[in-house]
Amino acid sequence: MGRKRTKSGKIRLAEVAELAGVSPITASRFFRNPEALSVAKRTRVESAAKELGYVPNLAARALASQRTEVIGVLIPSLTNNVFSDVLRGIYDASEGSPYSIQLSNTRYSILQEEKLLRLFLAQKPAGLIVTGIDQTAESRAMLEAADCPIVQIMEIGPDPVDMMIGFSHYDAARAAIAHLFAQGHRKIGFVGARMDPRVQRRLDGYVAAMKDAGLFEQRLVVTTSTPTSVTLGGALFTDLLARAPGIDAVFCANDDLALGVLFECRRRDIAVPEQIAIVGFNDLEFMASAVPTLTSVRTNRYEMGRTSATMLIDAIEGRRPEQPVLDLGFKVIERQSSSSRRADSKPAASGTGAANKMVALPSSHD
Amino acid sequence: MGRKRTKSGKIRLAEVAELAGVSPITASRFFRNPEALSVAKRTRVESAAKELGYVPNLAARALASQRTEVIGVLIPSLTNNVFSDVLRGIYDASEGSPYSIQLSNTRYSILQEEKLLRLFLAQKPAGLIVTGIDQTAESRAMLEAADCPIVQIMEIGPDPVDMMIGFSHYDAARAAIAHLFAQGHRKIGFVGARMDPRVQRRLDGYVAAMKDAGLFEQRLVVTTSTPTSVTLGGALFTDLLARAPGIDAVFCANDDLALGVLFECRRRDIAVPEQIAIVGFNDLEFMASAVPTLTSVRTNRYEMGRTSATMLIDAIEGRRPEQPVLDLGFKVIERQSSSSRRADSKPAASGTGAANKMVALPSSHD
DNA sequence: AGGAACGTTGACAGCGCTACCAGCACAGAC
DNA sequence: GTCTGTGCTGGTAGCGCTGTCAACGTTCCT
Repeated sequence: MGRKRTKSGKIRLAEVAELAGVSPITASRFFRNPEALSVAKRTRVESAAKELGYVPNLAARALASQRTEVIGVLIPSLTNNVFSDVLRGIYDASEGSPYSIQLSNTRYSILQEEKLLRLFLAQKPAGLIVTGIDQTAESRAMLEAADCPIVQIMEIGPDPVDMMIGFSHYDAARAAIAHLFAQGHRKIGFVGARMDPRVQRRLDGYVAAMKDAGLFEQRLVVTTSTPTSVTLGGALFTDLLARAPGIDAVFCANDDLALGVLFECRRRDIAVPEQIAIVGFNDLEFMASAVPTLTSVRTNRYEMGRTSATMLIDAIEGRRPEQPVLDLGFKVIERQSSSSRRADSKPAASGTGAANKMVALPSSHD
Repeated sequence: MGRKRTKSGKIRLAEVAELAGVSPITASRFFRNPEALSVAKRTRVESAAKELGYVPNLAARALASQRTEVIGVLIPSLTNNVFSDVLRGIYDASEGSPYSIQLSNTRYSILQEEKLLRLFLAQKPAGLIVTGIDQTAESRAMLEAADCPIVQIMEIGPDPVDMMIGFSHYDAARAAIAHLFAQGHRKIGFVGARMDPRVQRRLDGYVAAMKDAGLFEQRLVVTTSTPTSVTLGGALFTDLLARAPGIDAVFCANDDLALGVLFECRRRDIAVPEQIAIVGFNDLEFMASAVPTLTSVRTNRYEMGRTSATMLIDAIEGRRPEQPVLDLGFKVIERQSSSSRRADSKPAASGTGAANKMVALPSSHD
């Protein structure tokens, strides 16, 4: 045996075919579409492959077939907890499929995104997952010309390139503010960092809600383009207090900021929620554990990642979804930090697609 | 022009060569080793490539050259903040290099790791980054037989497969306990979750330090194999209080647990640090922002990722490091939660390799 | 002047796999 | 009995690139 192994000592398809007593092409078919073989040959090839420990050479396959089994994923950040949940969903969904994930970080730059897109597309990926709906015109054109399925994640918009899965950050922010209104709060500040397009839309939702109630004032809004952090939450809140001393609530564009605000309140002996209510965004795990527990807008990040990869793989394999745009909704999780009744964890408003699409976050975070 | 483009409309190397008036092999060399060409041909090929917008076909290259430009990365978790920092470092270091990162999640299972390793190795990666030093015998054998550079990250041990970069979790835990001793604490509890090998070694360090001082008691240790979380920190601390009511300090195996303990203290009106001191591990960003600020053991996660990828790429390209094992050290960051003097943020003990190797964490977390 | 040494270039032959098409056997329709 | 269709199988011919080695021209030495 092994008389004509490749130099690297690897077993090739030809060896498997020889052992199984079939032609190489038949063996090849076994790995791509076993049903096309007669049962007899199928079992022969199967056992031959197992006996030799055959592993297909993906480079050769890609070259010959003119396509790859790579799913490209473009996300703006690796640090942000939000994306690590999404990623976990994507990786989980890709497991057991032949597709492998190729991840790249756009660092919140749509120019960087365009560059990476060009790179990805040149390698003919099987599918693509991109973040958000704010691509450059050039990127947009490339995406539309790409001959592979594409999913846009994190938010939904009117004009999907192909498929889209997310929720309305605008509506979610409005729901958070509506919740605060319902609790009797009127002077509600906004604290935001990074100000990427999705945070911007949360701000837009906040502004609209406040304007509708005739309560909007520019000085209630404090933002920065700096990356978010807990410490930054405290600093922005300090700014906000200086600009608008009379506020009775703060809506934070994410949970890290909210935790920073909570700590800053503690430092200043401001009672939460009696003097100032706090609402965060994303509902990270620690929000339910803080003292007081912190209200937040729950978003289905893991589910978003998982579903996007599942939809993408289905589309790659020809099973197009009946609905290309999926709204995963959100849910305002009311906790002590914004409850005038000091009740713990009672659900309030839910987002559009939410009511029945709402799924539990996975209990095991590994 | 374009009279013999490939069906897919892609530009091939041959077209570039033709336009430049050189042979394909010369054009090929331009992309791999430009110095080998005369300046005249170099510029000719360069402008031809640019004019045609040529992008090399990686599958063909991989097939012909019998190697890939893929760096495999095996980490146990995508959720854990610790790994997202490491990953960011790895991705940052790989940027601008021809190597692309192929990430896989072992889910803290060494059997899963073995399976993934087999998969990776079959594709002949350019290099490999694996987490920790606790591989199965089979994995170990595969790693040793692999003909590519390998870096083990997160910790250091006596017997590297190839290169190794990390720090001693055992020493770091001992340093944390020494710090608590110095502050006058004696009855120090240990709270740990997940209990992966690195957490286990932190526990070992704690036990050794306590035994050396004649203070060890089994009931001071509360652990679980459950994945870590802030909420879990509170729950484990509650257990600890029930088992050992008289404790005056808690060493937490990570910062999430420490935050949970802090919140639980708040809930129970236990004064920190007056009644109970708290020390965490990793020094995540929020530790400096909590009230009171939380002492932690700083570890150089981003640096670890970045350096490991840099070392790996250097090794791939034939530049072997003079020292294959790199101890990145640690540093106990003393803050209010463990300071009898209630001082803020004064450095205490540093780990072995730390003193001069210590580098600042990147200020911009994006 | 001859030749060695060097730097540069190109021809050839695959890398391992799959697309394409042809061929064969057999079943059912007429 | 012929024809068409279906299911399975195999041969041929690349996919686009690079390893190897030989050949070329030039320079520098003896």
